[in-house]
Amino acid sequence: MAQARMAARQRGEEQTRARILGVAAEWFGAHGYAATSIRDIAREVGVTVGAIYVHFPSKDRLLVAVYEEGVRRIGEAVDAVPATVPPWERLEAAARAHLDALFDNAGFARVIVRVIPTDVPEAAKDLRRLRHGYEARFRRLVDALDVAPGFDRTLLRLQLIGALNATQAWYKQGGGGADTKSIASQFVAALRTGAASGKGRRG
Amino acid sequence: MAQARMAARQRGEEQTRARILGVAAEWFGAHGYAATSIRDIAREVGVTVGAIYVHFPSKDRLLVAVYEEGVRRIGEAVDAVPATVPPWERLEAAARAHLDALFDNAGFARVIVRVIPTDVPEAAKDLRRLRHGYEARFRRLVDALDVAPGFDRTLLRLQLIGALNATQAWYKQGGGGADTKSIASQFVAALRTGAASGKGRRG
DNA sequence: GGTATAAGTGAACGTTCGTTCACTGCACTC
DNA sequence: GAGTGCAGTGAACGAACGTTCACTTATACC
Repeated sequence: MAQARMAARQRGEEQTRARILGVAAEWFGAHGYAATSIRDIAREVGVTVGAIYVHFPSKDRLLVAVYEEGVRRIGEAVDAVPATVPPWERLEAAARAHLDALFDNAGFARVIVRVIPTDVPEAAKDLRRLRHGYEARFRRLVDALDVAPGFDRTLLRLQLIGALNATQAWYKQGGGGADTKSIASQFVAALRTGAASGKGRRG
Repeated sequence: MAQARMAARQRGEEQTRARILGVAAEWFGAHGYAATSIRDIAREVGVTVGAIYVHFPSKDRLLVAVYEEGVRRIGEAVDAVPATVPPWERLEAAARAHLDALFDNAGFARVIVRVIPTDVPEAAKDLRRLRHGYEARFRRLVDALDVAPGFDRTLLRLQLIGALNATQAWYKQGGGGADTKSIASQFVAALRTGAASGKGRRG
């Protein structure tokens, strides 16, 4: 009985903390770090500003917590791709998982793309470390590819991740445009075999 | 004589206005719109905050003016590519011009990548119009390409621009890494003929 | 020389920012 | 049932924000 109440209470606590984290992710991802105030978050969660500081010591630590959760989620999605799939197909599946994480309604992944580490000097070191941990997954995926001589794998990786992250600026969910599957498919196909027709293949 | 003084005075005026514009471009591009204050700009220009408002009616109008100048500069750089060059080579040259504009010391072009129109509702309409005007150049460049059936030209354009703009997050000038020429070259080459070696070209 | 014009000053305005803190309410222990 | 511990409150803190305005200064015009 005592344990049950304790558990219920802890659940309640965690719910508030999780809700703060979720709202913070939405706002940091949609409007950026500087443009989001602690009061914006508190208002949307339905608590007072003081309640935020019960769970997080400062605004920048809240950001780090959001970043951490974002990296965890998007990393989980990319890791779910079976290792048995051939390299280029695996990269395509990872690209699609990355896109889907970027556009799920939670918005945790968006923060990683939107908030640049140097924007928040007090948290820059942590943010860089978290980013690096995630990008290592794509590094491994790209290392497994058969790449023609003359192509730099690092540039190839940055080209793909850059294009994927930039979708955030124009992609509209549910609109008449392409879905994440076809975007990932074409992006990887272009990098793999090229988009030029026979005439344009040699310059 | 009167005309000479008039000219000198106007030159002085324009110098202050131009300096405000330049510093604003640096700060908006490096730290974002919300994280840059009018006082930051005034301090670096060496004038008081009131002086800013002599030349620009509000912070968001200052942003629009910076955006306008940024679009003008990067557009000029891309337009300088000779029309006689074959389509894929022209795209590569434009990509390099885009990168160079992004990394010149002025930082006007950086603002266009960094500040998303929706971030500043009062200026969103103007910013979108200016962006659209610039992107139309790349649309024309991509329309001129020989593209294999099954590839969406719009996605192809967004993939290239996205990857180019994302370089801002990692590219370090003068470092040991690739220069803008080789980045543009590989990005376009990958999209044109693919990066896969013989083994990986068919899935 | 007197007057108009416009750049730039410096101080102030009301608001919002991140953060703090004494306090309340409630679930738990002994 | 007194005492402990912690989530959450509500008001306040000083600082910084965008913006305004009466004013000074310097030049151009008559």
